[in-house]
Amino acid sequence: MNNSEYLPHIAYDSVIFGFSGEKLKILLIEYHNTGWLALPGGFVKKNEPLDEAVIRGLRERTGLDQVYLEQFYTFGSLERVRPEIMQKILEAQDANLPENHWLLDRFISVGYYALIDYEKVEPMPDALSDSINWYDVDSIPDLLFDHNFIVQKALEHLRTHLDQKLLSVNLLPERFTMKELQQVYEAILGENLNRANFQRKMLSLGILQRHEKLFSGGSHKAPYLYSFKK
Amino acid sequence: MNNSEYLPHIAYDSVIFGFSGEKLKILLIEYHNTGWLALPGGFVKKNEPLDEAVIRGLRERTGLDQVYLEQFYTFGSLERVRPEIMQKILEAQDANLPENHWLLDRFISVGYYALIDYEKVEPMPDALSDSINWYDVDSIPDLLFDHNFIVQKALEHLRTHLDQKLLSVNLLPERFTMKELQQVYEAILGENLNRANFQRKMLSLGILQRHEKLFSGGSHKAPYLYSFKK
DNA sequence: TACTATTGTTTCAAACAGATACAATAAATA
DNA sequence: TATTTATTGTATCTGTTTGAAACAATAGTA
Repeated sequence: MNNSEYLPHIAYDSVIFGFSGEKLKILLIEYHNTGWLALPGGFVKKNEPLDEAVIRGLRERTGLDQVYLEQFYTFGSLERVRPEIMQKILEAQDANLPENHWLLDRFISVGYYALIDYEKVEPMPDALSDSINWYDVDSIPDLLFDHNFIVQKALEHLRTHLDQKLLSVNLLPERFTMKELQQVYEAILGENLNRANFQRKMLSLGILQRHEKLFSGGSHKAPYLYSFKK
Repeated sequence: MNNSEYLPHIAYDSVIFGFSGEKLKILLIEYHNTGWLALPGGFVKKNEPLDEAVIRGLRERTGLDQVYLEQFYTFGSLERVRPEIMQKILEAQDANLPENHWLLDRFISVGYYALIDYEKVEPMPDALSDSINWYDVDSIPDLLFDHNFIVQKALEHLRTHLDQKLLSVNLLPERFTMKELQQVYEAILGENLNRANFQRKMLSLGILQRHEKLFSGGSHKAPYLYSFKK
């Protein structure tokens, strides 16, 4: 990580959503030797499109390439500037990182969220962080800087755009049952939905392709599998 | 305008909407001696919140202080980097500006839109521009850089958030008729609305305060004046 | 007093949404 | 094989919202 390689004062933070089958989760990193949690983020190379930088960071952390990405807000307040915290993070690093005082500068950060298939991912920590793990969105711990606020903004955006954009596509495998689809909606919205009405609404949208039934072995009627029409 | 005073590589562009009583309009500036049109924009001081910078720019250009401002997207592609155009703009300037090659750098720009009362404003050009004028949103000429795209994105955002946020407040005088309110909606949405249904919907929201009638002299029933409840 | 243009309200039907009930069915069990 | 259970798919009933049109009120003009 070299000062001259990146645009100064500009960063991005990614809220990476995944669906465990039951709960909506996000990825958080933990900085070396501090126990401090934060959103995975990164910087933009001088000759790199902003979107590209975020995709690159996502690929490095998740190995995924084709993910749904949405920019939702840019954070530029002065309260988010906390050089003393960044200083401590750098101090807690091993010595193998160059002394980057440019990290102590003020940064304006562009917020993105990604929706990925939880199952397909083996999250990987980066040079600055010990670990990267999934956390339930309904019990996010205290995060560094303004990252709790950023998560909240991402969730709001996701919720209000849930219907318009068929975002659930990206959180489920290719084929899924109506129940699984409903669980995605419930996890994102944070509320329970009426099963019959949900099914009626989804079918009336005309976006679902019905496939064969899924026999799970349970002693009850087998659900159909669906996919999103291409 | 001094290099060291501002954050490098970071700019903002403002789409300033006004309502003429009939049409939705935006403010565009024309650069000295070029005839080139662009959105009014600016830069962020090193110790200034991003929002504050935009408010400052708006105050300088419109004299208005309390305006509705909304951040809608951040533009960070490489296509928007056009140093040769910026070079020509600077060349067309009078010599009283210092040679700012920092303006030729790549900029990531945060898009904001403002909603202001068209009547209350006497737009003022800045140091770089000859003039600043209103243009109908449904016939925006070719603009510099990616500014046509930025306007389009602003309009989309405005349209999709029109209902949720009572944005029309900011485009009308304190008191207005139901017809004027409907005209704001129609100008923003770009479509005609049914009068009776519009009135029913607005009244049912419970956000309007009804005042005295407005006698305009026309030979017909006089409309009530309304204001938004505080 | 009739006429005109515009505004406020009502009405009717169609579409939609919430809640519940009913029907179908895959497997376990008696 | 018949019965039971859990779950899924669909239908029904109700109340609400929405679109289109009609009706009623009224400020000025002829």
